[in-house]
Amino acid sequence: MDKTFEHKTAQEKAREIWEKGGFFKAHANSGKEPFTILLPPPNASGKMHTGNVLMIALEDLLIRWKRMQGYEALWVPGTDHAGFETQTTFERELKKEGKSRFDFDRNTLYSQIVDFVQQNKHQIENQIKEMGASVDWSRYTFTLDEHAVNVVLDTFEKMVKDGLIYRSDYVVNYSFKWGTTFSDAEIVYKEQKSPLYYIRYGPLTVATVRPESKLGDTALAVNPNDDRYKEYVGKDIEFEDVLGPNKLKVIADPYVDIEFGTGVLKVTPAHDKNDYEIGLRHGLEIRNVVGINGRMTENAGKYAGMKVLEARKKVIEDLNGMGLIEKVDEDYENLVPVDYRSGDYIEQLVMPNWFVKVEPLRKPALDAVLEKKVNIYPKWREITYLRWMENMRDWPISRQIVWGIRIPAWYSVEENPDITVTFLNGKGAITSGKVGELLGSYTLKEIEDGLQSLVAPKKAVYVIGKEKPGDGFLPETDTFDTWFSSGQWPLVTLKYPDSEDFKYFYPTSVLETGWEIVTRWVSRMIMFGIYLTGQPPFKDVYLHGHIRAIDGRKMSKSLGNVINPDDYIEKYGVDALRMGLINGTANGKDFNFPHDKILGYRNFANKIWNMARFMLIMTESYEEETGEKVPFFGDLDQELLQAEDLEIMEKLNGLIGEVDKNLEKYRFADAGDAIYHFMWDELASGYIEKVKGREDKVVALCVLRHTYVTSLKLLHPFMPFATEHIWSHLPGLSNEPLAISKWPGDQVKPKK
RNA sequence: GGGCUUGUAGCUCAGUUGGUCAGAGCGCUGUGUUCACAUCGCAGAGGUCCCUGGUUCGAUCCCAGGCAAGCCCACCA
Repeated sequence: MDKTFEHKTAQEKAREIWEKGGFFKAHANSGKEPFTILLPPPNASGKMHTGNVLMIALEDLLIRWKRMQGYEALWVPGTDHAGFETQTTFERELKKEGKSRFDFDRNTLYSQIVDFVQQNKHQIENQIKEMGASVDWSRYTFTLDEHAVNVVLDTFEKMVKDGLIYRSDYVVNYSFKWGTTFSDAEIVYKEQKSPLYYIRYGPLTVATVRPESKLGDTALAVNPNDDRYKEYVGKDIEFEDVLGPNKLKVIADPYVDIEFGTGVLKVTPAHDKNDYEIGLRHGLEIRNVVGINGRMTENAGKYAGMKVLEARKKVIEDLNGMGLIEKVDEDYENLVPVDYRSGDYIEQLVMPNWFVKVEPLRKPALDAVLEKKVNIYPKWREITYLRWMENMRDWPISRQIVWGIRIPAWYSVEENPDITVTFLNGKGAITSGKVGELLGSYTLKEIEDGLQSLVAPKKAVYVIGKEKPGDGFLPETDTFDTWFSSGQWPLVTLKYPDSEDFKYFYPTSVLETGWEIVTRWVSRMIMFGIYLTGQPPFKDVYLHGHIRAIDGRKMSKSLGNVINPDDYIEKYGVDALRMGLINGTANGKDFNFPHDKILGYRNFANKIWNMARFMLIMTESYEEETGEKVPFFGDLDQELLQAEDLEIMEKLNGLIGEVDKNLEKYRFADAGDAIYHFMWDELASGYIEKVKGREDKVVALCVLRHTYVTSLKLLHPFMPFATEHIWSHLPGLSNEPLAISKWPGDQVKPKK
């Protein structure tokens, strides 16, 4: 053995041992008690970040521990198509070539992204391997694999039959630049100075930063407790407006802030989320004045066709001309929604979207946690889940992007002539309009072949099916929200409904993931799991903390403080990085990237390496001198043990119990720390020093080997490479690798 | 505005039912190269456990209030 530990060699050798043996392939018929973890799928075209490293370290720790305990341990790897993110990345690539997604029809664009992902997919897969993740690659799943897509489509079809799916108007965050909607999670608010206009509505005055949206007003609202306006509530007011005489009802709603502006709010349900809510409460008309092309609609009368900002300017001009602007507050600062990546302005628009009726799904998923069928660790995170589930609203599941699973709906052209289609015609020019009218100039096949997107009216008639129902149909072009498919990840990976895997491994044991997706992902998986199988998809949920940068701030490209795990792997090794991160995350709280700890565990790897060297050197020289073998602990006459031998044995037994107990409670750092201190302080600094002076060397060497090898096993799930590599140097133990050796603590009983 | 979390040695943090609980790693100071390891050993310095009250025989740990920090959700038109 070399004098110093080489992490690169260890990683190479250990991986070789594991890959050759195929030890991580699980069997659905072994008779062993199953223990299952599903890897939260990283973005297929992405790169490993520190969060992924922590996730893999923790899950590998759990799965290796359970495997050694005698469970049928299954860890399913996979990757996610990451709809919007991937499409955005791809479009950035297109832009470099001077192209955009509008240069292609939907199918062509889709297959190009398929190629793009295929080219980039290996990176993350290799990185997962490099991490030493003991996953079962034979069950590798990509969210767009055929069987995965089929599960999702079947679920959707069932939900349609069960009346859980409907189409409705919805205020979406729409980017004209990207031509798609954004989820709330993708929006940030930017502070900016916007002039606040005080506009007269007859006897009342309203303050707004968006005068053009007044064209879509369908009421005025005041707070029910506002004494100034009591007399108007419930009455119509008539006044001169930019489009001629106008009439609006005054309603009372507690949403209205008495203090803001004049205390009177103009309600524009089509272009503001809150106004939309008010509209629902009071049954107001939704008057759409901005179209998905970013221009004013016919409802805007003489402003129709203008871009939003143009229209705003013109409306202000006209209002001024009519003397309807009371004053302008130029110093007003407000928050405007922008795309969190590009910073582009987001418009709120009402569009027909697909929805999941959440109520029937929500309650059982809430109860599952309340009734402890699903346990969330750490406990204090549970409230996030409970509160979300208590207040969950219907879930819009359609996204206006190409990259994803297409909603399997088909529209008969004959029955729905009002469908708006956008397509590339035979000459490659973008053409848009109502399909009923376009069919005069184009064949349906032309439209279908060049189809980019389609907007069906809310009341459109549709057929659900994986295959096109026949001639005369156009496909829905919206895709599912990524969470709709990843929410079925446990069903998809285990091949629901009738595979051996599903029967054996469902429900899974523990879901390990970051806390930030409790609401988006965990909640959906529980809902789908119960809906389809009657059982939640996992028993425990462990939520790890976020890793912040070394400076204590969130990692972000703009701050330039992003940590690339590869640098640490290169310098200190995978084991040190894993152990450092595990030890940083004590109880699921966020933590700063623990640079010093990683260094410390690199040293630790070297320490245990040298302990092995010492042991081997001593044993060898003893055996050469005396010509007799040092016996294994089981063969040793226990009468020969000295006080210090009994003491170290007792401490070792204590350690085993402590490790199991802490891991059982997901207290990873406590377990790791205990092993670290036992090996370094008790074994290396304590016992080994005594061995050097022992008369009965054979007894001491025997005890040393036993305690060392046992603690090596305990350490293996934490630092798999170093321990496996050292193990391979220890003669006479067993021919099997450490990874599948027997755990020192309790073994699980076989499944009946 | 609603919620969660944190405030312990120079730094990053442990401290699991209130009584050797004042700790670890790194850093720092001094020191050591005889047969595992300088990615090491030995010795050492250091803290009003955020502040103020309360409960208790006793509180870093429980309660109330305050101060400070981070994050999540909602987003005053």
